[in-house]
Amino acid sequence: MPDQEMTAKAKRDAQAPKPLRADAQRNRDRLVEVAAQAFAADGVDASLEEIAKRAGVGIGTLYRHFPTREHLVEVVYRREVEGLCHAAEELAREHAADVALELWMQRFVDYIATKRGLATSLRLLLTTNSTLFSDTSGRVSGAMRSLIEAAAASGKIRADVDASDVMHALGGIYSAPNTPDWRERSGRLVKLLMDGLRFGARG
Amino acid sequence: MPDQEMTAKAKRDAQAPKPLRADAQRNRDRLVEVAAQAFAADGVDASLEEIAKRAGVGIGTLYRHFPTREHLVEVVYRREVEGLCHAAEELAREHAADVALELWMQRFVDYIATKRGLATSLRLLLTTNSTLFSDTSGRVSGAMRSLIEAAAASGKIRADVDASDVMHALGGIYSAPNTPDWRERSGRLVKLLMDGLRFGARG
DNA sequence: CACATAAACGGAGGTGCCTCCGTTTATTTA
DNA sequence: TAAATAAACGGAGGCACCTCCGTTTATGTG
Repeated sequence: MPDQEMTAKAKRDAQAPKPLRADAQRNRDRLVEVAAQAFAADGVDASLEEIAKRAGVGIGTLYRHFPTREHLVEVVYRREVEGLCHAAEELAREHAADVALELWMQRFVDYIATKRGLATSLRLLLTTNSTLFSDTSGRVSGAMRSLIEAAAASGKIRADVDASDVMHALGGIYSAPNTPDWRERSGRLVKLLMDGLRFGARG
Repeated sequence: MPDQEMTAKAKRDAQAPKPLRADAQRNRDRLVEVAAQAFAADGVDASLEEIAKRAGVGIGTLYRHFPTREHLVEVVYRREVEGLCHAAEELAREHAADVALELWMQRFVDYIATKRGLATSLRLLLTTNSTLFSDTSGRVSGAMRSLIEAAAASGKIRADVDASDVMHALGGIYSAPNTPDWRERSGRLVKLLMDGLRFGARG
């Protein structure tokens, strides 16, 4: 067995378990996409068969990729977090620092909504997969931190607050039960908070 | 409406929600009994339809009494705890204090085994029903405490230990994974512990 | 390009879940 | 004891889960 070949294979095995076949990758992505919509619309108990059907694959394919419902939930949730963090970078690039922060916080509200929706299933995951929570909450608060620091540095918002203060202020969003007007209330909370942050800013 | 009647009904409503009809009570008891066996034998995922069948009732009856699997699990678990505590009293009555303690600890091993078996489902319950854990662990440690105090008072075991020391010593039982010889190991642990407790006793 | 083959697909089928409602029965009242 | 009725029963039916395996397909090789 040639050395080069051996090394390449060994490296693959070590970290990236599988270079998925093209069609498999397509189907997998499709499934996650559809599942995200389904969970958002119908809650975590959305029918897996329905998800498979809407993704245009057989139920067997779904189960091969995600052996349990929780696996699928986890992937969807991580994707949500990924999207949220990515949005932070994008908004920062395309808007003034304070606007970026505000838009991002609005999106954060959506994220919380998802999180609430998935909560029951996540609770199970959290007992099993204890890195999930620390991973994601670290990433999210990191994203927020950089938006706030940028906004403060640019003088668009006051400089005497820090990310954890703002996170704390957003805490109110968690606590509100699922009233139908929850989204609007949260939107107003974000605006209010932004007013406070802008008040007395340098620029 | 006569006063007496009113009072009787009010009292009932206040604490004992339902004086179950005789047949209903019988069926309910039967179900719990069978479920306990089934969970012990097949784990928490035992088929509910099978349980209903073995209890000689329709599946509808099972669901009327226990709207979710977790309800049933909880009742079975509480019954387990009840049995364990009751055994403590009985053993104390029928054996010398040190023997009672030893026999009870052997039975405690069985209880832990059940608890492990039900663990997955219990975890869900514990997030919902937060009194469950405090209720039961209080009752169990109370039972142990009285056995130990009685044994110490009678001079059958040394007096310089207390219940929480022993509980701590038994902690090892929790940690062992589900190896096939877990039961024997735990049995030996109990014996060993008893030897230690008897050593240097007064009587 | 044709072939080999490992990888992925998909859905039939068997099982369990749970609701719904017509039937049966324990208990109360006269 | 007989009739009235509230309570409980039970299982058919419909839906979702998940496994298993015969079929299809992407990809590497000559």
